[in-house]
Amino acid sequence: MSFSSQYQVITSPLGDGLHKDGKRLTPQRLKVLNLFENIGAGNHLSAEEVHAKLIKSSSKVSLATIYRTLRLLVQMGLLHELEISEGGHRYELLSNETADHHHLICIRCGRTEEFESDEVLKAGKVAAKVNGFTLIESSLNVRAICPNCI
Amino acid sequence: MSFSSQYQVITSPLGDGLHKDGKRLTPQRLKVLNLFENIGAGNHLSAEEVHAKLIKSSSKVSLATIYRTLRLLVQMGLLHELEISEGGHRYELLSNETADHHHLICIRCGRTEEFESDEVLKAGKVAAKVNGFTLIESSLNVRAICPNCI
DNA sequence: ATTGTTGCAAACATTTTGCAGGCTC
DNA sequence: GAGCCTGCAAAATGTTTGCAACAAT
Repeated sequence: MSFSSQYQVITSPLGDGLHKDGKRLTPQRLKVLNLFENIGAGNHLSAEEVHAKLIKSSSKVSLATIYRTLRLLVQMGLLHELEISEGGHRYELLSNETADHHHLICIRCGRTEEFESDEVLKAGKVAAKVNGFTLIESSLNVRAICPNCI
Repeated sequence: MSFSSQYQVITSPLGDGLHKDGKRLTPQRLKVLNLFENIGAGNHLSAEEVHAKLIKSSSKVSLATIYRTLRLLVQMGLLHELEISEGGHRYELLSNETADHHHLICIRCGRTEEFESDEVLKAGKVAAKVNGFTLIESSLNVRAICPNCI
């Protein structure tokens, strides 16, 4: 019986962040975060995929809890949500004017500001060319917190 | 009775694009596209909002048709969909490494390539600062057509 | 002991689809 | 006239919520 296994450290970035807010560190929350840490940064999963992977590793976490946990982890700044708008998709006219117009989005209240940037347009062109893609349009989404929500 | 009103031009970018594919120019498709042209480039609407606006202007178009039309117009390259993934949101770990990683997305097959860019990161920082936002992360989505789908 | 969290199932929201009738070419 | 398109309603998919039991602090 090893000493270190009995007296392991019980603090963690997740635990600290939660406790600060009166929230609790649960096995489910740890499992979800661990999953993302194991697949590595840069890989993205949907709620359904998180659920499936946890089931496969014989960790039963309900889908509802996964939705709640993902939202929490995003609010804590540990995960990043790859979407712009809250409810459903949004569409806009594609024109020369919009070909380089970008969004600054508040992750708390959803407030959105738009801006332009030639550098970004150029970066998109280069990326498309390098990969053999035919460029249509590029849009930068900057995730931030607006003055009102700090 | 004026001459020009009787003999007006019946071609349009929409009509031409459709006919090339054996598809048809219908009042519904025109109404949806006109709506986006009227609100101007840069404004974005959800399917539901398109529906509501058309109803309000006493043009009855069913919601199902709007969904079908939006998909069509995106495939034709006339509209732009402000989302990355098809079904639902996706999440990924937020780390220093991912703070500047971008997506090159094929609008036909969904294939996604990732890349990095310092210029983009810089542009995001500037935009956040100018608007008084606190930057969290920026991600560029480049919409394009991959070699396999041309 | 207190209070936040989970799981379940039902509710809700969004998007897709089968089919009969209607319209464009 | 042939075949694409629409509207309707139902189904499929994705997400949220109320509530009782449970668990972290």
